[in-house]
Amino acid sequence: MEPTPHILIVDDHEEIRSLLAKYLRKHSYRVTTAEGGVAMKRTMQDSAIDLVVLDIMMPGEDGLSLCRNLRASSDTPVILLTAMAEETDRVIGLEIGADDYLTKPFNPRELLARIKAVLRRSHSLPPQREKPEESLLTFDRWRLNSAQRELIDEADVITPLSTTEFALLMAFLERPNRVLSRDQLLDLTQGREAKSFDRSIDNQVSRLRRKIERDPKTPRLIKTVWGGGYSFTSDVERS
Amino acid sequence: MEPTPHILIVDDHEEIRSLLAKYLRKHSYRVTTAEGGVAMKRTMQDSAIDLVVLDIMMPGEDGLSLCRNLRASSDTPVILLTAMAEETDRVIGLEIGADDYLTKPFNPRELLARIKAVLRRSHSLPPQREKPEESLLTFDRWRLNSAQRELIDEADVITPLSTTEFALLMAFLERPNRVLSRDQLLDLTQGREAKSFDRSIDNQVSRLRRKIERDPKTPRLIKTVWGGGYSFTSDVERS
DNA sequence: CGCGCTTGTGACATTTTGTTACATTTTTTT
DNA sequence: AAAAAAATGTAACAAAATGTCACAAGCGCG
Repeated sequence: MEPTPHILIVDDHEEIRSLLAKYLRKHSYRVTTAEGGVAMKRTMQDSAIDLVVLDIMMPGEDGLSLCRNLRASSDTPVILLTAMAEETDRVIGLEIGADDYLTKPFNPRELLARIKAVLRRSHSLPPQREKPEESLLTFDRWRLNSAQRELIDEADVITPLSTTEFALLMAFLERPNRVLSRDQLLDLTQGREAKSFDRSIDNQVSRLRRKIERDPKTPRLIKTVWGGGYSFTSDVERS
Repeated sequence: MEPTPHILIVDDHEEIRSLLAKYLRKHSYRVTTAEGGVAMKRTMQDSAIDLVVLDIMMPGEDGLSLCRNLRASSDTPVILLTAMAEETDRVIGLEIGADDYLTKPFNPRELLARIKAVLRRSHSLPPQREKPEESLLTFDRWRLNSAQRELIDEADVITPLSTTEFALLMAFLERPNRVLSRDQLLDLTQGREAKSFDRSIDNQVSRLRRKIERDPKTPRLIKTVWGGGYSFTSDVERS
C-alpha cells in the first residue's frame, strides 16, 4: 500500500483544527495542523505534505495570498475553506490555483470526500478543476436540486427543508436501496459519532418522513430496518 | 448493536486455516474455513460472510480468478494472501478489486489489523451510483421486491413484513428447495449464532407462515425438515 | 433583548423480537 | 405397540428498539 497521505490543516480556530484532525485521523490519514501562515510554511519545509486544507479567513493573514504563494512555490494540492458562499470568492479561489473549495459550515464528511477526490486526481493526470457537482435528483413525486437545496413537487411547490433534513435526504438519495446504520447516517449528515442512546437520527427521520412521505404512518420511501438502521427504498434518477 | 463479523478463510493448508481461525476466534470473530474455491463458493452461498481472506497460491486453483469472480458477484471485502512479495502481484491483486494484501509469512496480528481496517472502511460508505441488483422475486401468488422490501399479492395489496420476516423470506427465496438449518437461517437473517435452546427461528417461521401460507396449519411453501431445519418448496422466478 | 426556527433530549406509546412454557408431533426405546 | 424422549408449533410474556410528542437549548436576526 502507498504510504498514508499527509495532510496539513491551516486554520486559526483551535476547535476546527482538532475536530478535523481527529476526523481525518479516524479515516487513517496522517494530519498536522498549523495556526497560521508562518507555521504553515515551516511545516511545509519540514515534512512531506500531500495536501493542504487552508482557511482563507484568518485574522491578520491574507489567505488568498498564502494560497497563491503556496502555489507559486510548490504544486501541493490545496483545498480552500471559507466562511462565505459568495460565488466571487469561489471563482477567485479556483483562479488562484486551489484544487477545490468548501464553504463553512461544512460537514467533515464532505471535506473527506473532496480530499479523496483531489488526491486521486493529483495522483493521476492533468490538473483539471472540478466544479462542485450540482445535480437534479428525482424520486417518487419529488425533485431535489442539490445546488439550490430545494425540494420541489410535481406542481412546482417548494417544501422547505432544514439543513439537517437536506443532508439526511442527500445521504439517502446518494445511496438508495441499501441499509444505512444510525452511525453511518450521523457520520454522513453531521460528521460526528453517536453518543449512547442517541436518538437524534430517529427524530430527523421522523421529521423528514413527515415532509416527503405520502402517508408518514406507513412509509414507503424510508423504510426502517429493525436493529439495522434505515433504507431509502425508491428509485432515484439523476439529470 | 452490530453482530460479530463473520470471516471466511480460504487456504489449502490445513495448519494455516486452523491457526488463523483459532487466532481470529480468540479475538471474537466468527470464522469459517474453506479448502478451495468450490468450498468457498458453497460457504458464501450458505452463510452471510462479511470478509474473505483468500490465499491466491493454491494448487489447482487460480486465486486471482476466484477473487475476480467473487468481486463480480458480491461486494464482500477481500484480503489476499500471497507467498511472493512481487510488486506486480500486489498491483494485480489490488486492481482486481482486493481490499488489502498480505505477504506470507506474516504475523497473525498483522492480519487482524488489516481485517479491522478493511471492515471499518467498508463500514463507512462512499456514495453509490449504480443501484445494487434489484430483483423482483415471484412465487406462489406473491411478488417480493427486494429493493423496496415489499410483499405484494396478485391484487397489488401490500402485506407488511417486519425486518426479520423480510430477511427470512429473502434467505429462503434465494435458496429454494434446499434444507436450511436453524443455524444457517440465524446467520443469514441476523448474522449471529444460536444460543442453546434458541427457538427464535421457529417463531419467525411460524410468524412468516401466518402471512404467506394459504393455510398456515398445513404449510406448502415452508416445509419443516424434522431434525434438519426448513426448506422453501416452491418455484421462485426472478425478473 | 425577544422572536422564530432548528435540533437534540427525555418521556412515553407502540412495535418487533426473543424467551419461556406448554401442547403436539415425530422418533426412538422398551 | 406403548412409553419415553426429542423436536417442533405457537401463545403469552418480557425485553429491546423504534416513533414521536413536548420541551429546552442554541442560533441568527432585527
